[in-house]
Amino acid sequence: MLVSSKISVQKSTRKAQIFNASLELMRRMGYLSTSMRDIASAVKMEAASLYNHISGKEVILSETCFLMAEQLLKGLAEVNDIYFNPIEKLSLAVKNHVKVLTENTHAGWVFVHEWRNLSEENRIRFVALRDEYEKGFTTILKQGEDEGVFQDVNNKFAVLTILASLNWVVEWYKPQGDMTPEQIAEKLTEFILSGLKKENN
Amino acid sequence: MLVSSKISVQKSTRKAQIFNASLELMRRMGYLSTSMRDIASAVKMEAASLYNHISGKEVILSETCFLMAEQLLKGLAEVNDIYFNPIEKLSLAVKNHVKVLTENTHAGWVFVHEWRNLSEENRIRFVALRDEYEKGFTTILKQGEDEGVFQDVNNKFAVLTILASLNWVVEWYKPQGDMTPEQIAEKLTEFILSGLKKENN
DNA sequence: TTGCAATACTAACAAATGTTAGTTAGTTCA
DNA sequence: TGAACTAACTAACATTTGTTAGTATTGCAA
Repeated sequence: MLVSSKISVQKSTRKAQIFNASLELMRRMGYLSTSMRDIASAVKMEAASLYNHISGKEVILSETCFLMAEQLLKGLAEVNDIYFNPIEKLSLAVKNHVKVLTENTHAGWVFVHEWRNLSEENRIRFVALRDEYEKGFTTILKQGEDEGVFQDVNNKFAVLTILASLNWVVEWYKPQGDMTPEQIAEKLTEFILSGLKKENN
Repeated sequence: MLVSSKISVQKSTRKAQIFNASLELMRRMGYLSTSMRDIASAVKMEAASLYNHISGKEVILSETCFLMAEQLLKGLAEVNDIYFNPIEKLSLAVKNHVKVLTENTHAGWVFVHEWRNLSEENRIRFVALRDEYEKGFTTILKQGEDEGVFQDVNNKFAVLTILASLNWVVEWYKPQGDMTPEQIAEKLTEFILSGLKKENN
């Protein structure tokens, strides 16, 4: 296992209940449209009582975003440290990405969609992490190019396109669906590497 | 030209000014965080005066979303009607998609990101159009498979992944950037068809 | 010039929001 | 027992929000 999950393995503390309920609500209605009163009523308390457990609405968003970012970065770092073959690296990076996003589907969705609503300070920190993550992918592509395994593409363009397809997983992945995260990762890797044309192997 | 633009070729009526200012603000701050007072001050009037020109905040969002959807669908329909070769079809569908999204960058962004904030009634209508659009792409892929040009992939999966990469264009496209919409479309088509591996043609 | 339609304004509303203050009940533990 | 802590409550706050009502001004058509 590349990365350990903190969000999905929560003790059932009141704080954890609040987080879980919040993330579910935010996935359904969006961060801004989810009020503290909505959250409170989901965990059967008054809005004011939430402040005995969390310091404000934004920490739900920020803790989620930064935890996910941390997991993604950690996984990518491990991949970039350990394995040599660029194809293998890319494949493992994709697997890690899908794994992290699907481990807690609500958190994954909120992470992908709602980071824009972070306070300015947090947003700046977050974007820095995102840039770092993108750089990790760029490194893999560059290595692939240098070794003559990958086409000579516009790296920035390619990385963004790849990450776009990876992130879209949060849109339609269902734990009870007909594809496991591993299968999804495999299909995505295949798509990224070989595209649609049949002549390709 | 496959599709004519309505949003980008606006007469400078007061309503058009309001729409333009709104879309720019909404791209920067999001739909929900953009208040009528923000919009009003951007066009130098009072919030209440906006109602002489538009019936409410949501019409800005809904008109934008449905206009974009209409343009996308129209372009796709033309492609599916006229051309025969699936590869050519896909390539033209991609080109149309990128074209529509980049013609008015703010509208494109709002369309991709904010449709979730439509009223329930509009959201249902919108999702129906989106499903129809996805079906158009599925048809192309299926044809490619039947003719032995495309790999035998999970079509639903492939279409969603493809559209994800196409939509991500709104994230980073800049009219003054170093790639034209046509070049972007070309690169995307290449990526979708052939992937990253070098052995592919 | 008169009159009307278009467009702007001021004022205000009712609702919703995140959060704070102050209080109370229950539990833990010395 | 009693002190300290935890976690719930009620009440209220200051803002912000989209929108409406009513009124003034403007500019064009008759």
